[in-house]
Amino acid sequence: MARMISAEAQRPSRDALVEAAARLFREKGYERTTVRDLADAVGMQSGSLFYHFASKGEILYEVMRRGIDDLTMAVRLELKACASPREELITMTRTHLRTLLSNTQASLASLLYEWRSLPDEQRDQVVTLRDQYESLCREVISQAMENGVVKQGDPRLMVRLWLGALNWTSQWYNAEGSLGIDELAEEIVDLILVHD
Amino acid sequence: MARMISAEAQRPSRDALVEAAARLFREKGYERTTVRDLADAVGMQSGSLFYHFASKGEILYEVMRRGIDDLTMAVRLELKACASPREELITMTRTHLRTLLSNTQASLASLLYEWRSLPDEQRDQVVTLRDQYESLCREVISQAMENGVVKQGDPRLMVRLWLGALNWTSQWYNAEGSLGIDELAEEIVDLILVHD
DNA sequence: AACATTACCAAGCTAGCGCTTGGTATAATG
DNA sequence: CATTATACCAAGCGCTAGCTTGGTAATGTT
Repeated sequence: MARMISAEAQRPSRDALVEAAARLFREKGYERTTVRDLADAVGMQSGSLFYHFASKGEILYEVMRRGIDDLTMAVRLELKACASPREELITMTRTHLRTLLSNTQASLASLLYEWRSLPDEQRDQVVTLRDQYESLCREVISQAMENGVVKQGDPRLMVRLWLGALNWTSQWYNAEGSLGIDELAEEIVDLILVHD
Repeated sequence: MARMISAEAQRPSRDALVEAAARLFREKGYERTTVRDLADAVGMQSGSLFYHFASKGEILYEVMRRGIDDLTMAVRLELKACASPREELITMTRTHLRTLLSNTQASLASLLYEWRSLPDEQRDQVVTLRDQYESLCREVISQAMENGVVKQGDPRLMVRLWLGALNWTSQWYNAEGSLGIDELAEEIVDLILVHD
């Protein structure tokens, strides 16, 4: 259930570490999470982390990289099953929210708020991946615009507003509340779509 | 030019410190900014900060508090001059973006991304202020909905999507680019408004 | 059996962090 | 003029952070 999509290498304890790191980073933030916290979470000594990673920053990098990777692949996969631009838009939104807000995949949250902690060199790589994801979303939105599902305008701007609205949910969405993620996705799309 | 709105107490070096802190926190993040960085920025010894503040966390609190305070007051002020719900919406958006993206007032950025670094007790206070601001925006949006300027729906959800889209601009907006802040505000409103 | 590799532990180093303390020049007050 | 308050400096303390190092049990590999 946890790792369904990406076929990561067969390094169990390394994988577990990255997943634990993603959770801790989301809860406490990267800087406030110590290597000892990380080690405790997987039942290791703090020094042993550095057998798997050269630095704490590389752990963050790996968390982020998997975050967008998983998201991009998930959205790509779901889009294939869509018949209309409108369905594509809903699917994209739902998948994005699911990945962002799910309890099992916590990687994306770091991606949103921990840029400044990422080593310069590796940041460029993550930026590239993020840009690719944005392009993917932009295409969906462009299609929707051409078909009159979304109001005409600059797709580059629209996709950023869209992603902003979606990403901000991580600040207020409460999984214990009555509103499920899929319902939320539908309400959001309903709010923005041109009347039908 | 700097402090126009709020009549803060007459403590010049303390004020300068808070403003420098806001800038540094936005650039480097709170945790990666050291008290020595802060002291350097205002030409002090690091220990001297603690004559003005009990802890580094209190500096963050003050930065955040002023951030929402200034924003709330600025929006309230500008709204008074508005004649229509549509104008209110544009004005609110423009003022929010100006405050968020301006070079002189950097306080808001911390407000978005440094919650977890804020001491519990003071976080509650900031949350209250933030909720008040959200209420203010919600009223504007509700009015706009009733007047058919914005699509009907749950204003509580709409305001969060709206704020998410606006706040996300801090991640991609480039002041050196060709798009000015006020133009951006108008484009955003145009994209979301119901056709007129 | 001999060796090599993997995946760790136990112990600890050091740089830098937030913060304290004692002192002092300057300005305000009685 | 004496006292008190303000706004700092100089020095440094204690701790914790990320990271290193030397060793070793378990698991291949030849």
